[in-house]
Amino acid sequence: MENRKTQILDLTMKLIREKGYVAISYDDLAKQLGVTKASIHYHYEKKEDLGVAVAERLYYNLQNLSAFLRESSLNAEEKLSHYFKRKVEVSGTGICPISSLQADFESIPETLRQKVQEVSEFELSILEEILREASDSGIMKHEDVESVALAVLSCLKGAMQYKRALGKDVIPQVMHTINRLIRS
Amino acid sequence: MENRKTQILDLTMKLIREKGYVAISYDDLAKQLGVTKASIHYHYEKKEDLGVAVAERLYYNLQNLSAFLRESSLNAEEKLSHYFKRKVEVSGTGICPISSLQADFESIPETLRQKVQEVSEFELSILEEILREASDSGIMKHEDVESVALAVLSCLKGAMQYKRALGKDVIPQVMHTINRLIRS
DNA sequence: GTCTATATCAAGATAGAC
DNA sequence: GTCTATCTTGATATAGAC
Repeated sequence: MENRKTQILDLTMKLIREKGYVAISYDDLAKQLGVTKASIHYHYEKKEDLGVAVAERLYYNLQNLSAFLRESSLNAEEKLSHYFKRKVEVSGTGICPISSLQADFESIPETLRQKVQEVSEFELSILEEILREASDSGIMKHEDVESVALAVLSCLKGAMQYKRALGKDVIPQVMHTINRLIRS
Repeated sequence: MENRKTQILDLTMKLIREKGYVAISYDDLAKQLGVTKASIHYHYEKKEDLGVAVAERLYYNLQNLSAFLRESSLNAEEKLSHYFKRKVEVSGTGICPISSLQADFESIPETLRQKVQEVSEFELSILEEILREASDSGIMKHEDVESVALAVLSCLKGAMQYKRALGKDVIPQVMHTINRLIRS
């Protein structure tokens, strides 16, 4: 069943956002899906394979986002708000899946580390492209697009971790500050 | 030996910054310290106790920072740069210990979660106090001290995660952007 | 493709000798 | 306060039946 494989990946994505790669076990997955561990090993022989599949799915999702933005007729302002909306939605009740993997960076297999780096860079580059457009159209005053992209994404991801630890939805406040930053 | 207990805590602090709470094992600690697991269990019966001790140490360090700043004759500008310098130094080659625990939030024991929340709030409150002073002395234009503190710390912590995942020291860039944010 | 069963290993934890 | 030894549990992983 190709669907089961997708189901496993979906659940893993969710658990990455909630608990992190290291804390996930095949037993977790099996119980929550109502199958056996062996069945999951059939689809993803090693945990590392599952981790890599997660990273590849994240990359794929970013490709879709990138293509959507490029083909859209949205202006820079609208692209920015679409981008941020997506980032917040994707994390759901947990944290950003990419920063979850970043936080576990020293504890994940080397192949996965590579993928996490690539995904991190790609996500940044998409924001940089929007910011460049925003800069051209005068929405953004500052010229150092790379630094602003880095600061903005760091900020948003950090805020998601705070949201959970403080038990308080700090995202609106922080998004407001981010918007000020971009426009200053 | 009271010293051994401190040694264990020191090493755990380091490993929290590098690998995270979940990924740390008593075997890790024992091997790196050249003692047995049983010996570590003597000082910290359960892993949870060790985690709580880490959080309490973090809280204690923040109390020292807070007291130092309050008793110092530094101006707001100097306090800010002292505060940031400390945050960056403390993380060493890893990430911020507080955000490491935040990232593992769903996987840590309830008692530790409580402590992590308290430490997170305390760290924020120290920055808020400095920002209030900066606001009073006209260094900082914006009035929403709470939101700026949240955004700034989120940003700095997020950046440390990026630093490791990108294999690139993005801290100077991000600090520059943070400074712009505060002064805008 | 999923199951039962099992191997293997590491983890957290405890008992009791020194 | 540290050790050896052991327990228990949970984790990753594999073999082979259905």
